[in-house]
Amino acid sequence: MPVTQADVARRAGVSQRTVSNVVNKFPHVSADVVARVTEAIEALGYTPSHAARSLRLGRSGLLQLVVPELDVPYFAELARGVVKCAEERGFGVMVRQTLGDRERERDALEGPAAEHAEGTILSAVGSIEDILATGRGRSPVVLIGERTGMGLVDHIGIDDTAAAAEATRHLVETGRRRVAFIGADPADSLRMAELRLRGYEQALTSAGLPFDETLVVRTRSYHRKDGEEAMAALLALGPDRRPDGVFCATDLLALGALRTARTSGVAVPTELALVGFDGLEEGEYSAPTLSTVAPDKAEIARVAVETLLARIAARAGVEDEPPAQDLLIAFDLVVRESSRAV
Amino acid sequence: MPVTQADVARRAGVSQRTVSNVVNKFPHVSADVVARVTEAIEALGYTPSHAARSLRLGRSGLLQLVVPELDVPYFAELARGVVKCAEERGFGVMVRQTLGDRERERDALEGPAAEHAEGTILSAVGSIEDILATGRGRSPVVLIGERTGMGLVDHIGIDDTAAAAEATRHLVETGRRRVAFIGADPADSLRMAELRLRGYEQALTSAGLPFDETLVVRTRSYHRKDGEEAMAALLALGPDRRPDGVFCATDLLALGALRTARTSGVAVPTELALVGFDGLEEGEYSAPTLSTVAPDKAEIARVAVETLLARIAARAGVEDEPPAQDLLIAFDLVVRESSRAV
DNA sequence: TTGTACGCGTTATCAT
DNA sequence: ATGATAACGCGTACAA
Repeated sequence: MPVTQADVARRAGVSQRTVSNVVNKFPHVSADVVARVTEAIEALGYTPSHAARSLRLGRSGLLQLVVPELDVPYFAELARGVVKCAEERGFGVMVRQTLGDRERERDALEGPAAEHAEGTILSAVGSIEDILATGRGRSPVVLIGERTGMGLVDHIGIDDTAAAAEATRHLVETGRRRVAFIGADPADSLRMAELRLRGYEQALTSAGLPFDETLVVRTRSYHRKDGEEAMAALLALGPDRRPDGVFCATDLLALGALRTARTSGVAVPTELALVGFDGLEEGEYSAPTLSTVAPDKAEIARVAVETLLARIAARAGVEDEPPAQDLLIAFDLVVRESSRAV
Repeated sequence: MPVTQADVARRAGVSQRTVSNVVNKFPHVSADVVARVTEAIEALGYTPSHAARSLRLGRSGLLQLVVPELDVPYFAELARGVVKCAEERGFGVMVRQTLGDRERERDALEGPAAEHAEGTILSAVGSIEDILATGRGRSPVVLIGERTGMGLVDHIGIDDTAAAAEATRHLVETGRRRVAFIGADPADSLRMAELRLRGYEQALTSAGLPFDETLVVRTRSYHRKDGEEAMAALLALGPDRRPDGVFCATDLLALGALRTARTSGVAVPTELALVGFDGLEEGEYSAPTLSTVAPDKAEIARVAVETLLARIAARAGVEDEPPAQDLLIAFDLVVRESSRAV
């Protein structure tokens, strides 16, 4: 059923080797042979077999992108950038979704897919030290996000702690004195926003403000609903113990918090200032618009793809591999209505 | 470098055939042989070669998902569902992004990737009659969204016209008399929201209201910014010619329109009612919350994957293929604050 | 129950 | 410049 190079060769009256040469644009082929072969390809509707080519070449032309949830805007933007950048370089992208499940993360790195793809870009939620440790000889992995590569694998991210500190400092500088944090996570579970929590604490301390545990709300996840509930918990502290500013570890959390503020009749930013993290477009359209720490997501994606491709190339060559890198990408504190000075 | 079945066989003291049997869980293998082979696999770190297997089997285990933009929430949700469902059935998903470019759509369907994947789920923006027409013998395609398959390929979607009519009727029933439409598109370009515009028009006519061309704003695309600009254009019509209700072809357009209303001091829903389309979670959190036509997106994704898999199976078998189907999925009109009766 | 041998469609080496 | 031929790693018909 499928038409092969041999079929094309027969019709064009040449050998299969010549067809391969034409397909791969080998330089030394006479013009009329090219024409005959091209005609035969058209006529027969020949398409190269990706499987055969990968088997022969040992390269699949595929990268793997592993994220928790594709429909979380931050990951969606990341995916956009990765797919775009990979396509420009002639690579396809297999997307996998872990739904926050460590087992799925493991499978993505150790299962057959990891071998099928030439490399993996992973936005991990769980701790992965063990996985990476066993990963010797596997196809290369580039980490994106908060989890660092610990010298084992390349990592692309921003300085989460510095960014969180800057956001918190901004809240303090606009006159807030009781600044809360939403987004840390229950003790022994995923330590998602650990670095951001640390930055928050540092900024507070630098400003001579107390670090108040009651103002740190741990959430199971980073969705709008979690922010909504966390904010409700903060408001339940009562008028005098309530925060007058909140730094949220993600924009989605902040948008949820914003909703609770609205439904509770708490005015933003006059009674309560809010800053998120991620730089989502949604925050430009919320009411009030949302202040946020905006990482250069397109750049993160671009650098991740390039780093992965570089490592693939290095591994293909005989040269010994360069050591794993931690690359920091720029971010911006974007001040909007939700944290204007009062 | 890569370890093959032959390597494993040598170490386990069996033939390659036996290794293959163990890997594929062939029923009739003695227990101790299984143990020896398994041990050898572990020790050597053997991983099956996906390339060799696809070549041999003629199946890659990959589906292709083609969408305009991964970070548009509607497509992100679709991608989530497709990837989830495909994974459950043992298929990987290659994601491609057309960025609205017809050339890229064509390439996704006719390029090598189309052959690599066993089938394609396509959310097309351009007209694709020509592409589908030439697609005889290619791997199967399932269409998602507004563009129908015209009997050539399977199509999964909702009844866009009925849904748009229901949304418009709802606006009329809450007392709006000048109902506008945002989202049609410039004449000869993509006819993105054609069906939804038709439903809008039908509902107006049924209600005995005039179809006023000045209340139809055509947008280049379906993003927040387009909605923002379109709404500004509507408000510029002046106090007496302005609409008192707007049906937007997507939620993103509606959220943009909402922003313009807010910055222009137009009260929603009292002065202006708004209904979107897509059922995005973002609309549950906007201020005011957004009424919307919500298709069952998870179901669309699920049915799309199943339909594609069924067609792949049918094509593999000798049976002649069943005719292409148009499958309609349920939708819901979700009324929220933006269109409450005044 | 297991071993032998062949072919899937390509690319690449060796000749010519 | 092009033709014959050998791998690439795996699944399976056939044989034992």
